[in-house]
Amino acid sequence: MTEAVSRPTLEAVAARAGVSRATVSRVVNGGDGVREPLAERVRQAVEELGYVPNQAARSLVTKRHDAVAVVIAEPEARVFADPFFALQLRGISKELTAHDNQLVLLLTEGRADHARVARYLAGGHVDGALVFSLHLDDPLPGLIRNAGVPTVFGGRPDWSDGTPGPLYVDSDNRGGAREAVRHLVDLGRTRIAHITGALDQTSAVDRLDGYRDVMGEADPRLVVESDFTPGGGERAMRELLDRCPDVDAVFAANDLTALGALRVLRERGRRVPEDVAVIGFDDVLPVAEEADPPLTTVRQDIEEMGRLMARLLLRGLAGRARGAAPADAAVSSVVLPTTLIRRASA
Amino acid sequence: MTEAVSRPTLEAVAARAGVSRATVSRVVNGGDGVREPLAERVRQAVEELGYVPNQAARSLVTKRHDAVAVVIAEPEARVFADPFFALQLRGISKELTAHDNQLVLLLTEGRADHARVARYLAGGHVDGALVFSLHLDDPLPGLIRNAGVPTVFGGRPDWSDGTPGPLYVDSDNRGGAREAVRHLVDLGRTRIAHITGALDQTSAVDRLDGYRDVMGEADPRLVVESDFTPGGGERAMRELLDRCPDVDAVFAANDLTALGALRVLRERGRRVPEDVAVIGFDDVLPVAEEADPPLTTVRQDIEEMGRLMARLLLRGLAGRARGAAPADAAVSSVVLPTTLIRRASA
DNA sequence: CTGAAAGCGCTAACAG
DNA sequence: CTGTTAGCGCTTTCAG
Repeated sequence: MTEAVSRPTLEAVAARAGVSRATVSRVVNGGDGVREPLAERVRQAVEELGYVPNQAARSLVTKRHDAVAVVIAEPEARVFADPFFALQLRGISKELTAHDNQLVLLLTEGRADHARVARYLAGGHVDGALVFSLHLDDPLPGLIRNAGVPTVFGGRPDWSDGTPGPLYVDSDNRGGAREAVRHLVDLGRTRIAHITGALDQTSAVDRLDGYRDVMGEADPRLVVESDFTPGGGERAMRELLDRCPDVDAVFAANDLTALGALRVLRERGRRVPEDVAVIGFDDVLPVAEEADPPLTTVRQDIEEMGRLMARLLLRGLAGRARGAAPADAAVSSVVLPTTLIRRASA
Repeated sequence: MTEAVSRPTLEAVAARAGVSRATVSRVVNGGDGVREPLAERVRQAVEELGYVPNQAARSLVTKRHDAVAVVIAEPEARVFADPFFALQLRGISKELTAHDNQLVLLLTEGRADHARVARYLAGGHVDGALVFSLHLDDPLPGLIRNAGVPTVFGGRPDWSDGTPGPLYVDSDNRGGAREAVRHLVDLGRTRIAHITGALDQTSAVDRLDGYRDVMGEADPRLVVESDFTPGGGERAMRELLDRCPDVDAVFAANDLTALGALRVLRERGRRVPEDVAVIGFDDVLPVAEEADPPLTTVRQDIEEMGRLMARLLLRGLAGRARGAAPADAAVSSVVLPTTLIRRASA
């Protein structure tokens, strides 16, 4: 625990440079309107004194914080079971950093924390929020909307009431699912099953829709509901094999689910991909790559999603600062494309 | 992007309650020294107006921020390849939240970001920092020390110069490694190899030391250097099998490495654990659990590490606030115990 | 183009 | 116990 030293103030810099505080302030904030001989003197003084502006003082007058909250609601162990979260944060962090914004992380462990988060957001500590809304029935998005903070969601939120659509960034879950299933069809498979994700998340619903887009109503016994976990994948696969022993392909809602399915398939002596082809979703490493056999899967660019969320928010904030209409035409939700990654399992 | 509304100030609350700003301030900050009839009136006014203190204004005068920076240097893909990071953050977040502190996340992508982080820390935006120092030659810890911010490290930093030891929280890497290797010995194995982690990280060095503690100098060919990745594990395992075909056990520096080793073993037709027993380190899920066979491994309590780091820092800050000596006796580094988790691979 | 002056919202002596 | 009074360090009109 080192000793804290008091930092030099604007005043000190001004004194050293022989100018007024106002001039130093101008130079520090971009330096327009200060002529060259002076500006340079000021920069020098700043350098020599190691001056760093006091953000609190600045915020007090500007009412801006150059800080964005990232809210992650994660009752789900899932959020921590794959590196989603980390990649997303990395993308967000890069974009925020590039625009000199700080990232304030708000993790919630259930309802008890919701009030705290809402209060914090409403308290005007940050300029905006990036929110990951995992569940359809999650009250958090509503609370946040009430807090009146500019917000961008990660993953399409289920905003069932008639309010104007919130801003969000999502992967093309439906399109990706279609591509996966089509690939299985192209492989000549005819009994193609789907193990769904937790259907209280839009991503799971969208992937199921994508499956149905190409399979039509097919045999309903080929669809079994699960929960995005390896254990869930195992249970679902067992059920599937019991119900439809003739299944020859499985599109799993994510890689972890596929992992569980692979295990059951192996245990029941079905060869992959010869007897049953398997496709996952996410391309989470090292899971997909190290699976046996390595998993064919639908990749989404997680980091890019994070980056875009931040970009959208920042752009919106800038627009609003310039007095643009709240629903600025320059910002709108984004759906990112997915890519089918072919490995050995299908 | 909803509209921002200007929040009520202390002044407004004071007016409504018919008292002075000072009184409101007292009530809001714990309420000592305000008699009951008044205090209640103030609380009421706060409630009715939905008053939330302006943190910037408060910081400006108190010079405290109730915010802690978490610095994660991650040139390593590794940091994102396993959920370490997420669990650690969760532990930190829980502890910080319990003490009404905010978590400011600083991710770095290499040298270029170091200056930025140092500047931010030196700028006095946060009360302290939690730093994950991954590499022995990392200049970041030094920079941070210069910034003069109270800091706790995650993982024992390699502070080779003679400075008084920094505060840190770490797992008992050496003890855990010893336990793993002893287990292999107890299994009757005699040709026990070690695939190391990246030896520029103290955790890798400590695990190697633990291995040596029980194996003595053994056959040096049984130790092969690697890098904590599955690919590295594969290469190392191949080399090992070529050098010492009689190897009958492998202690891998982490689970990902073990995964690579398992793959090569399978490919070369060695049965696990019959021919070669394998132990990993970390117990990262789902990797360890879903491996084939499920991995026996040394578990460390990652989340607890995070929690402890935060606790140590906060305690130190509180101590210093009360005017305690910088190196308060109440805070000192902590090394957490590990547990051997037995599954099928050894 | 530059300086002087007026606060931003809050806490912390200091009186009363 | 409560109110008055100074600022914390910075930006921002407004004059010059």
